[in-house]
Amino acid sequence: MSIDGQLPPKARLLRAAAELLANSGGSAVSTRQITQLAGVTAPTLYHHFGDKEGLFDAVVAAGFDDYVAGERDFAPSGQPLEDIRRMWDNHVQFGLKQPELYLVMFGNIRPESRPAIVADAEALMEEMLNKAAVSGQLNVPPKEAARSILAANVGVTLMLIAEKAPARNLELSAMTRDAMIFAVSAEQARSNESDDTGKSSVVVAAIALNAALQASHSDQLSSSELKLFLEWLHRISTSSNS
Amino acid sequence: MSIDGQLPPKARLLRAAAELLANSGGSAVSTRQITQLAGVTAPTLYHHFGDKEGLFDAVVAAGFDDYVAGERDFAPSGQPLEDIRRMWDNHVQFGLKQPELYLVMFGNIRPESRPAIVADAEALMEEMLNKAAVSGQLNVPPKEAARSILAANVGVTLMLIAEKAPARNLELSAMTRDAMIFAVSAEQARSNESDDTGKSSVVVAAIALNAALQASHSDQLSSSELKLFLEWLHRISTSSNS
DNA sequence: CCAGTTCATATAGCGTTGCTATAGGTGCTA
DNA sequence: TAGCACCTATAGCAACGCTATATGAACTGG
Repeated sequence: MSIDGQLPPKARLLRAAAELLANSGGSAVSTRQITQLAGVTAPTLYHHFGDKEGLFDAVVAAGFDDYVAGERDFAPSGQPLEDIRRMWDNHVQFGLKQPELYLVMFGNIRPESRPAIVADAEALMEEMLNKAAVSGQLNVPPKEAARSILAANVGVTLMLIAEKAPARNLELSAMTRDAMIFAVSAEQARSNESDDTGKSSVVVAAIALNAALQASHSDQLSSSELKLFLEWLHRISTSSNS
Repeated sequence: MSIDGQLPPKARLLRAAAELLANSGGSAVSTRQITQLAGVTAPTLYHHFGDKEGLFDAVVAAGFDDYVAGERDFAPSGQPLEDIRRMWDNHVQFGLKQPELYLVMFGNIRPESRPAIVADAEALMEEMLNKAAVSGQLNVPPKEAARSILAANVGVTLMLIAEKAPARNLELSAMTRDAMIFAVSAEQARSNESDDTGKSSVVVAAIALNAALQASHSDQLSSSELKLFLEWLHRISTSSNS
């Protein structure tokens, strides 16, 4: 059995690796399996991809395109926080639909080495959170919010993948998701406003202004002024609130 | 160099494996390295531990004792939710102090196979949450709460481990922790009365920030900084630019 | 139309991995 | 002292990631 379309060997290697990975059930996939299924010998693999990790990176890159497509393909609802919610669900669905690929993407953790894909996913979420920040719905700087939400999102997805399929309880995901979104949303700040000096609304406004200024370069301030202004904004918006 | 105490070979293997693992920096540790450092040959390892995974399980079991000790050793504060908070922090600290061991314990995820240690950690947290539930401080069944919190806890810890040590920001942990604990606590004073216009622009945000800053003086900026800051805010907020 | 160059694939094999079939030594009990 | 578990060592297998080297194919300049 081999993948003998008229595709070039490089594409056959990619396809073979993806297929074997998807059916590996979590156990390792050897280069010999891949090259045999692709109908190719070892040096071809290393010629095109450098090493095994390079090949898997390429598979992951293709998988990430699917991931991004899923994260973007729904129409923005006009309610950024609702979009974040769907982003979370889409992330979990992606992980459960292709667990092995997901594990290569997000489960292959090593100390002090951050996979590029995590940064990409984080940027994607930060981008979405920026919209929420601009409309004053965020309690926390988008960057920190994105990191925090993504960390919880990955944690939940990994936990679900580790469970046996019939026992996977998506309530775990929904509950954690809502907890995280509520925590970064400005709703919470409002509910706490009674016993507060009102500083939290300062923070929310500062975060919104910060996001908006960076999105559309204002010509009201010179570049040097803007730089200093943004630095102060950052100090305000990262100050503790609550 | 070898571990040549008068310890029996089994203990020497355990010690050698733990030491090599701790210094591996995330890369794989071979049985040959371990047996050589222990001053023993291969069959000895397999006689005592069955296979490599068995040896690592034994190392993990020892590490888990440390983990449990850390999770239990603080006196119960009488405020169960506060204890959960410290449990979370202790979990993160454990992960950051021994990243490689932590990765073997919690980062070695495979589809449909739940490591026993995760169940143990979950039981530990559920036990603590039970106390909160008894005193009516819980919004959610302890079991679900434990799963959810642990998932987020692991997610955050993995994310922090993946970062370069100097860049690790524990705010990420604190924020996620509080979000999760608040979400399962009964103290939620929900106010779903947010009817935001969602139309905030730079100008609107600047006006809001301006007003808020004057109402309650922020201590993030010096008075001279604040004066200039407010002047710039005025320039922005009086512009007709969106 | 051919020589030269570059790209792509194959043959064969190196060093390392986890693991084991087999045998030998050691100490206890009968 | 004989027998018997228990423990450890010698030697080596199959599979792994990877590569030095060689061969073929396709394009390019003269």
